[in-house]
Amino acid sequence: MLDKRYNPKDIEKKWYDFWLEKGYFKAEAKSDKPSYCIVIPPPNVTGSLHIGHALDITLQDVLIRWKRMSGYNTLWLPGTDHAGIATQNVVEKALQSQGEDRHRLGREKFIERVWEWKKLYGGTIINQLKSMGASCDWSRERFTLDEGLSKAVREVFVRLYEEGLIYRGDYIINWCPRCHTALSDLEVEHEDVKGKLWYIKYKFTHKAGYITVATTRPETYLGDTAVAVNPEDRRYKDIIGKTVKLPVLNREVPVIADEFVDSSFGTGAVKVTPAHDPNDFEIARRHNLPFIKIMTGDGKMTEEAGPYRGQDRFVCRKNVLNDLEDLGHLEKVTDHDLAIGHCYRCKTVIEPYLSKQWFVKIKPLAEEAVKAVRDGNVKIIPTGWENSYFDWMENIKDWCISRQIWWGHRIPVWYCKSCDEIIVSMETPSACKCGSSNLAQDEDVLDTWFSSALWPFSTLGWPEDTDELKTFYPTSVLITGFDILFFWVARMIMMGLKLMNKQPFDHVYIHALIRDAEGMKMSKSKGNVVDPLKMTDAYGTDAFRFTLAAYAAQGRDIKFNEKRVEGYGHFLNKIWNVARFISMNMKEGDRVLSLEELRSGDVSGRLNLAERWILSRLSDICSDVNKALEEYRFNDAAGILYQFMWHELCDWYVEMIKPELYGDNADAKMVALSALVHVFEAALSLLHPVMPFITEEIWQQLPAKKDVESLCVRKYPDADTGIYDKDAEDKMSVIMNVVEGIRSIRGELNIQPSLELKVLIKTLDSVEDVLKPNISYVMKLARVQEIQIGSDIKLPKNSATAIKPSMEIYVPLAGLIDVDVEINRLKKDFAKTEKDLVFINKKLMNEDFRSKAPKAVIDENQTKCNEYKDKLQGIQDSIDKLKKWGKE
RNA sequence: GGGCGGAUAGCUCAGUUGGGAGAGCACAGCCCUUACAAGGCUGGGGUCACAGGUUCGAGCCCUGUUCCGCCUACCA
Repeated sequence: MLDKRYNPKDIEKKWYDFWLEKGYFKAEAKSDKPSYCIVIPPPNVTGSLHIGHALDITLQDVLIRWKRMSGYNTLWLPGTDHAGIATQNVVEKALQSQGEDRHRLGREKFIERVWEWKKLYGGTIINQLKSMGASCDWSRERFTLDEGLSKAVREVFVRLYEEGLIYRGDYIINWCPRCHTALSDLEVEHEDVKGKLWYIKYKFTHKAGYITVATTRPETYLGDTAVAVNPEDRRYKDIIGKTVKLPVLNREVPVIADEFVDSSFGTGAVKVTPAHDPNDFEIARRHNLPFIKIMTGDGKMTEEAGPYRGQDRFVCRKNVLNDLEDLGHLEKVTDHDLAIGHCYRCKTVIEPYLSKQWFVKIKPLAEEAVKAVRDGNVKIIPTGWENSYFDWMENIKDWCISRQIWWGHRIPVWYCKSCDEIIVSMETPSACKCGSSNLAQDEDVLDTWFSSALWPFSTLGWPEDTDELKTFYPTSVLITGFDILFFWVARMIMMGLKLMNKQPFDHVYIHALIRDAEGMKMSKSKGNVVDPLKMTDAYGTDAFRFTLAAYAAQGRDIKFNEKRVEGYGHFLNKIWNVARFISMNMKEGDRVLSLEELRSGDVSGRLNLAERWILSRLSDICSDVNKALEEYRFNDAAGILYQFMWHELCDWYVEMIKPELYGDNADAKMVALSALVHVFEAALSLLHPVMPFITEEIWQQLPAKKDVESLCVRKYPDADTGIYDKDAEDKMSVIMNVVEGIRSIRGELNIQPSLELKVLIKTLDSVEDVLKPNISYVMKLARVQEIQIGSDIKLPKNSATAIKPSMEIYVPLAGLIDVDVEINRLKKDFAKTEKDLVFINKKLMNEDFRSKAPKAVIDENQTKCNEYKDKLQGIQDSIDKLKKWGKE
């Protein structure tokens, strides 16, 4: 017997260990079964589970468990990402608190320290995934710095280099002065700020007067090597080719003409700082201007900055402005909105910085990746994201992949110190072709996302030709948030196509971002983060998972509200209790008929309407749930199951069969119980992918015979699990109408629930034929003591009336209620129905409607119209009679 | 600057090809009916942001407006 209450804590670990022990999560490298594979978006190895992971994990686990139960050879491949900058930052901070410093430690020692850190904390997030119930194949867990994956990285680098798709050069890149590394364009977060535009006067050298330039970064004027104007700009025609003098430094720079300059902005004259601005860099290349670096990698001013050398860039700005002001070189200052780039890891203001870096020539890769989506080889769901994808891909710029940090895949390039030869190689070379062995490896490591881009095939063993690759590549679907669509998804598609000649996955399901209940982005600094572990602690993992699935409607952010988890906790309790109910009414060893027996000739005739109906409904929802999952409508799947389990199975079916269960007709009891067990087991199976723990616990405890060892590997129900039976559903809706009609009278007229009523139903013979054999349901569910049915029933004196399609239900209430109350109730219903009738009549009278609308729609409206008319007539009769009796 | 999404019951949201709007929670009334008060039954509650248009018919399609949110971008 189950405990009175469901206690998640006790059972979750038990079952997870059981599943692991049985090896259910293990994929077969070769199999006759169709394969289904998801690679996990690898969380940062130093991270801990946040609610976004929880959603991601839940959806993936739902799909994997569903497919596993549906007979697929499923592989959910887990792992973690070394997260170069983030991890290095974390370890550096830890070192700092111990009074250490990575530079003092040296590269090798430092990396050892990071590995130690990884050993200590790398398991945290993996254990948290397990606590969420994730059915990953842990025997295949990968880490981006594993030997195999590192080999893949080198292989890709060498291949792309040899094809000319990877190159090295001096360009302006995004530099984080805090992390001391280059970043790709994507790793810069732009924030809109209200800034200033400073107007600086540069004096002419050939005559009196000056030209004014406008800038948002006045300190960079120290590195100016020109002033540019648009060649068409009449104002400046005469001074093109002349020179101006930079204030303080007194350096002379030329005025040049370049199309890039927009005459309508600012003064139409632009200061050109080639080493500190990407546009200026391009201008400088066109005009052969010198590049003057005025800043170091720390964001401090260099020798070139003259009197400002050694100053921090922001201090320098202040000083420069003061000096310009004092010298009369500051013409004016205006407000100006601009977007300032920040490092996505440490939020430091990014500096455009000239340096030698490695790049991936990305256009050729992007073109193929665009094609794959356009041709439908990769399907992005919801499709709305395709636009963003195309937009980004079509305007893509070369990808800076070198990082000046230590934690990551070291770039497989060696420089010969004797002859300047560059050696790019899989293996560490021992000597240059010039004979020298004086080689030095490139100091930099690769962008973390370079290795993540290979994840779908590097984890399956590439570049080796493995069975896993043959079986599982391309993978089935990738589940992730839109925030890494470009960072990761797009790059995986490019790399997959390039190196595997096939897309890495058939589908990409992009899920929403989770916000707090007010719609604000969750962040540690705002203090509004919801800790998933607190949710699972308070309500159980299953309630939390169900909530996330129920929230996961496509194309909308999730405003997470804990109340909803609480609500679904109630749902678990409901399921728990119906399980208890079954246990109470069933003994171990009681005979339970299988579906085959239930539908076989000698039993099916003994099925009551209740059984036929619930089996039919099961059939309906089985196909609905499978379809919803097929289309990634997780919220619909959850909603359908919630509705079915609670409101159809518990509220109706269980209540309908209580007389059989409590009665002494053993055969009837067996039939009812068999259907109940069958439907309940099917419902548990359907729910299992969403709430694996409670369903397993309940199912294991059911006194019914088990067909398999675990729900985990039980066949996922399909439409065949039930018996579709339209006749039963139609008949049941008649019964429900009667019951609801009577309950409605009880409820609205405040009749004691304990009072057993007498009821009369005036109806057609055909409906009578439905009601008569099933009248016991009505009597039980509506608490009716005596019932009369017929086409010639008359409204008894002082009765309440409920009108339903083809039925008038009378409940004599002499002495129980105030006649006026009932009249008012009827009048309300009358008014409502009348409104409906007027509307529908107007429609039906419309010639255009009659001639242009489809026949089915017209018929439907006509039927409704007749129903309304009948109903009004019935209500009016009742009102008239009540009034008449009132006067007597 | 460009692009995308959202606005539906008090709250959070569903609403598949256009055929008079649904759920959960919250609220109100009645019930401790032997699975469940974390429950049962009943009920109230909506000009589907605004203005036009297409259509016999619009929450849904088209145009415009307002207000939110997001992505993206080298106007110094």
